[in-house]
Amino acid sequence: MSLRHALLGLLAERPMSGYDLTKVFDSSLAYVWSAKHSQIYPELARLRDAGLIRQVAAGARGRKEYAITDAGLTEVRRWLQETSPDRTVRDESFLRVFFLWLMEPAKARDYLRGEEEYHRAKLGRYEEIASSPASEDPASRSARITLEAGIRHERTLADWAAWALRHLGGRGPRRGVPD
Amino acid sequence: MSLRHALLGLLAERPMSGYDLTKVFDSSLAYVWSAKHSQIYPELARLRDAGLIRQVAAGARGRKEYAITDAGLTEVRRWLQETSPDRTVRDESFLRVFFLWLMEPAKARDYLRGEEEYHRAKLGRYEEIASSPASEDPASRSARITLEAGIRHERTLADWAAWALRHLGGRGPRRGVPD
DNA sequence: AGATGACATGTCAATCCTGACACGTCTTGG
DNA sequence: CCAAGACGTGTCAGGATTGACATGTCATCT
Repeated sequence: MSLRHALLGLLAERPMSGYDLTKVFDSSLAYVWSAKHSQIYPELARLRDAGLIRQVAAGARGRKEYAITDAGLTEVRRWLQETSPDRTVRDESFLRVFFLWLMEPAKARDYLRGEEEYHRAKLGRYEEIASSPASEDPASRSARITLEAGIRHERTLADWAAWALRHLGGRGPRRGVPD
Repeated sequence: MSLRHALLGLLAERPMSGYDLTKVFDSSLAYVWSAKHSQIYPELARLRDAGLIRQVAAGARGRKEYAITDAGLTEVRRWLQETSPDRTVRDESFLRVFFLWLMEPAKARDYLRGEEEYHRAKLGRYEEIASSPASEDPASRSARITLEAGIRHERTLADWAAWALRHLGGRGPRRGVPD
């Protein structure tokens, strides 16, 4: 149940509304965890009922701002320090690579080219974020460390896609070309 | 609905039973996609009813071997060539890094050390697999390309964890140390 | 002969997650 | 003034996934 803890962790930084949280999942947290508002609002209600967060403000258009409680802070720290991460992987783009041999060679190359392009573009966006001025508060520093993982990840996969393309060869397998 | 296509893709290589498929998800496909037998058996029944696979043999202990049909092969190819991968990310270990600032500094360093160790160990296992003799059939070549992504991924994350540890510094943030 | 463990298939309740539906407000630009 | 778009919260049906339960077979070792 990581969504629960993701919400607690985000609210540990500052009070936010469900709408704010939805935008965080769509932007800075998109590389790490995703959730739609239809999942977030009910979960906020459950966290509120459990006393882990509480509503601290009401704004225009029915806006409800929530803050983490002491119990919530204790719970997110317990989760961080006493449980191990779930390592389950589900990556559809790799699944497709596993089945590359089922594709027509030209389509397979198209796919890998698309992968390189995708990761190269993402890398560019991440590098831009990393090069822009950032705060030095602890949360921002953690976000920067996470972003660094994203940058290295995207660079690695873009390079890998280029390697895979060379590995496949121009027209079926070819040998003698160094990696 | 990627499980459906994962099963079709695996059965495109050779006929297998639900038990065989479960083992594949637990071993060679674990880095790419995961599924339990409780999800696999019902999905095989649905694929059979849809005519995308058919039972080709019955073995001891109620074993049922399935093979892909022409319709199934058409469907998996259609999926590969006409649809785009779902890029949704949910990585709990990164989520925890995002919240590193909530941990006691010593615990945060423990976590990153654990991450480096985990990825380094996984890298070792993948490299061992990569160095052992492999077949040259198309499916094995695709698997090798996928494995290469895994190797580079694990190496990148192990190195990143080491970098993050240095970035945090021995006792709170420290500057002037090159990356 | 009996125990152990791999082999083998299945169901089911509960939870997670998505996409669609539903409703209403505030601000800004034409 | 009004349209568009952002702001804002919520529900619900259906599919995906898990973990527990359930059942039985076959080979191997002691």
